[in-house]
Amino acid sequence: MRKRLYFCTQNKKEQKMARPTINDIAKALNITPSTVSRALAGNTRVSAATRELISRTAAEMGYERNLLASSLRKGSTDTVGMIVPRINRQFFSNVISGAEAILNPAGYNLIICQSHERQEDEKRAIMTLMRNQVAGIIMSHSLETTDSKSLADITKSGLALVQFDRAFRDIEGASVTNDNFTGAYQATAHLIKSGYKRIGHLGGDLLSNVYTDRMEGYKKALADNGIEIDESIIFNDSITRDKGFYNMAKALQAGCDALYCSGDYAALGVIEYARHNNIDIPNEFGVIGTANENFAELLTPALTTLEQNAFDMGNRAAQAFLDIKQGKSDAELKIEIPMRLIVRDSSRKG
Amino acid sequence: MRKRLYFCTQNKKEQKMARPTINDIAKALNITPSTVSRALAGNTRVSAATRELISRTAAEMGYERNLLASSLRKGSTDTVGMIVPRINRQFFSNVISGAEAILNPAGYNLIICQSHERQEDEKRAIMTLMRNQVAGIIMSHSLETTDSKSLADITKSGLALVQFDRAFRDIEGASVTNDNFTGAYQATAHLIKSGYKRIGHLGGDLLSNVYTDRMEGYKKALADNGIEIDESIIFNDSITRDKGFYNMAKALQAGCDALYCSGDYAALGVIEYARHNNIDIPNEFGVIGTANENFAELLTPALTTLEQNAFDMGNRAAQAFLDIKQGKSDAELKIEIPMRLIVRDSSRKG
DNA sequence: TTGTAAGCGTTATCAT
DNA sequence: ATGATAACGCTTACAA
Repeated sequence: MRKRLYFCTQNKKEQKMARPTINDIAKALNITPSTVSRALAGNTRVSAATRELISRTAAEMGYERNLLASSLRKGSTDTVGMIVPRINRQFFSNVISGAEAILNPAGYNLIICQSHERQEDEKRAIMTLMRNQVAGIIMSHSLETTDSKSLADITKSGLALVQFDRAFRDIEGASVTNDNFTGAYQATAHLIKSGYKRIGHLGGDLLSNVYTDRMEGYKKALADNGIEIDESIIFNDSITRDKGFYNMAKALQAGCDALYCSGDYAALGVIEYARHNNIDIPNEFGVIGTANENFAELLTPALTTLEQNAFDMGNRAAQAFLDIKQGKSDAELKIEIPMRLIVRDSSRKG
Repeated sequence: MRKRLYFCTQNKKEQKMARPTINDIAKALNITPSTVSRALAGNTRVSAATRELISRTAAEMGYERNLLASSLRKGSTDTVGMIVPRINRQFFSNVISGAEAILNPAGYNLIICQSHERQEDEKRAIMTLMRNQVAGIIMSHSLETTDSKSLADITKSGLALVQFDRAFRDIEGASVTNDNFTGAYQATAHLIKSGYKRIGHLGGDLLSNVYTDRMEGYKKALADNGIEIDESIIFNDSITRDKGFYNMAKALQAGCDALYCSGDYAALGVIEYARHNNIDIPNEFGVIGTANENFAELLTPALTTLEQNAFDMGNRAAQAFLDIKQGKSDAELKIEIPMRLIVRDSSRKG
């Protein structure tokens, strides 16, 4: 009593009261902490009356359960870690939103880390998450990450792992990817049908499943239409705006009249090069991107592109995590989402 | 010994060993947990030899400190909570990156929540973060949040609070905002100098400091140039693309020949309306946005806009958090960042 | 229905 | 320089 009084008459700085614990509630009501704990957990083995009393007092005292203590004791947290290359890309931030939309209602919350496309940062992120005892990790690996070793450590230590978009195939655990092969196939086939004759490809780093699959889809579409594959008009580079601009010049030199690009930023570079050189898109030259970034429809001409299903992918990745927790086997959890071709002006030949 | 052997010869499912603790390390080396703890903490009062031995053994055993236990004991975490309305807006995700760039090197990591512009979600996020015992909260409140009550709870419970962009002025703690008043002033003055005669304003919700300040800046620029303020051409609405389109029609009816918009999406709507109605921007009509979204420079015509300093704002918000931890007084931590007008085609009159 | 007591993995305060 | 011990706030057998 004395102590409490003292405590409440401190000067302004100390007036911020320490957070009340279940012990404080117990003392205030002359019961034991265990009863309080049970009541607050909604346990049935507490009389309705005391349960009501306890939760009222808890609210009055401004009690908030200390998740640190709770999780330590229970040996598990309700936190899921998410690692993305960059948070400021539409695609990744929408995947995050999609995952959150499933996980929050399920009682989990998300801690998000960026790898900045660097393996070093990615490793650090994994360690951080593991130290924070997350219940699982949902991630898309950095482009710098070429071996799956650090990902293997995750499952080895018993954590649920869900890979999305970029996924190592030799890793146990769930994965949710786009059907990049079929998407690229459709895009390329569309260019062929539109009447373009010499169709090149701006691809990304071939160490990633995403870009190899798209290149394969591109090649298959050509092959199925009896067009010979010409490696000299396949440009595997980073798919930035600058590189798009740069490689468009080379594609023109090589006689291309269309490009399927593995990213909208590269396609943007292509369009800008064409604009600077008075090349008419789509009449003289056709271009298709990938991702449906928010600017794609705003360009002149509007960019034909492949929808990357970001929000849906987040949904499914989160659901896969929940499924793992339910004990579903990994084998059932290799998910592929179809991509949708959004036809706009940049590929509509005269 | 027997137990351990048993443990290591389980079948595949159970082979995932429980994480080693400092007790395991201590047992393995025949020393006490306290020494291990001290050594791993880099405490000097452990002989260099044992310290070396311990850290090697820890690495070998794959030890990772349990942050739950550590934080519980220490009474504080190295986690900072961040609440943003939406993660998939360039502005907010760049603020997050900016904050991360300061906090990670300082040994903190971030847990990010979205309010989806809803007060309900925001309250839940605050509770979640407090339950997770974060060291502080960096946030920009939702548009739905009109009273500062739940924010006051944060500081009241002793947590460091940094508001950014949207900030209640009556709240103790730090804040980092743009100088919206001066920014809007500059934008409007630029339109006047460019020769536009009847300049309207598409503003946002006046319950937010951001939009009131911009409107005031707009008004002051008119007043300083001897132009009468006409409330009938000030449209305070949500600053979406659709509303921009819609209000552009009204602005034209009211005889406007230019608009300063409190957001790039609204300005986009304006441009689209003009395009549909064959109105020549910038010759017949001038438009300026706010935020410098990534599409702004890509539009035709390219959009003049105000740079919102997202990354820098994140940097400063994080630094303000660290300053609070260092005991700096709140009074020094009310920061305003100047906005820069980026002049592009949409405001360059013939 | 409620109380007792042990323990989750650390760290801090004593000793030695 | 190292060890013994208590405590952080919570949950959960087990007992009553």
